[in-house]
Amino acid sequence: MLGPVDVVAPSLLGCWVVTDRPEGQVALRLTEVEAYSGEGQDPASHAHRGPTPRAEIMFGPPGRLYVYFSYGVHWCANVVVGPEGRGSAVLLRAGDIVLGEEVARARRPAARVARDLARGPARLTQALGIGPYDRGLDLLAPESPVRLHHGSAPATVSAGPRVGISQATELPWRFWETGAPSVSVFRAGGTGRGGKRPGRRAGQDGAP
DNA sequence: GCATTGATCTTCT
DNA sequence: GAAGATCAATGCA
Repeated sequence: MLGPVDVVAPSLLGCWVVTDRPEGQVALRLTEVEAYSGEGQDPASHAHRGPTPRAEIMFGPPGRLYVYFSYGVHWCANVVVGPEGRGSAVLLRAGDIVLGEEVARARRPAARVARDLARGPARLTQALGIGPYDRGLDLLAPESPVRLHHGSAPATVSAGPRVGISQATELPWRFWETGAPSVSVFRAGGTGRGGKRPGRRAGQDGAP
């Protein structure tokens, strides 16, 4: 859990994220993550500007859960890594549901096949039932309702550019299990919609 | 299949 | 005021 974030991040692949809720237990095996450094060389990180009220969890002790609200609609989950004060974290991007699929399906009615249950950071968070009430939870504590467990490391790990950002896109800080179906939709930078989406900030001004 | 668009919070300019 | 670590519904081929 300690060390450079781009070294710790791929070591989380294959780990299990387990959530215990009244409606049931859900376990997920991580297949895709992204590293975000707080050390200043990473302008795409929320920690780049320092400990704002939103990102202050990132500067806390390692093993904590950083949850943030994205695009006014979605919640995304990160694991804080590195020592206190550094501000490095790993974004949980995708995984495979291994326990409690029925509970996850109930939370994600839009998912038509199992692969879609946790394909993408906001979907993963929703399938696990993680929300703002979980901010700052200790993922390493046995009594925590959201926990991180060691699992089987993937046979092969791939690395490539991060998705959905416009700065520091050259850093190969996205890591995924090679061949995992739950990450296939995220094509390595450039070929997909990631790189070429001009002026997508529409709406709003179209009032008659 | 693929491209477009709405939703609407946090932070910076 | 504008952009962002996004998703899902819609329209068209």
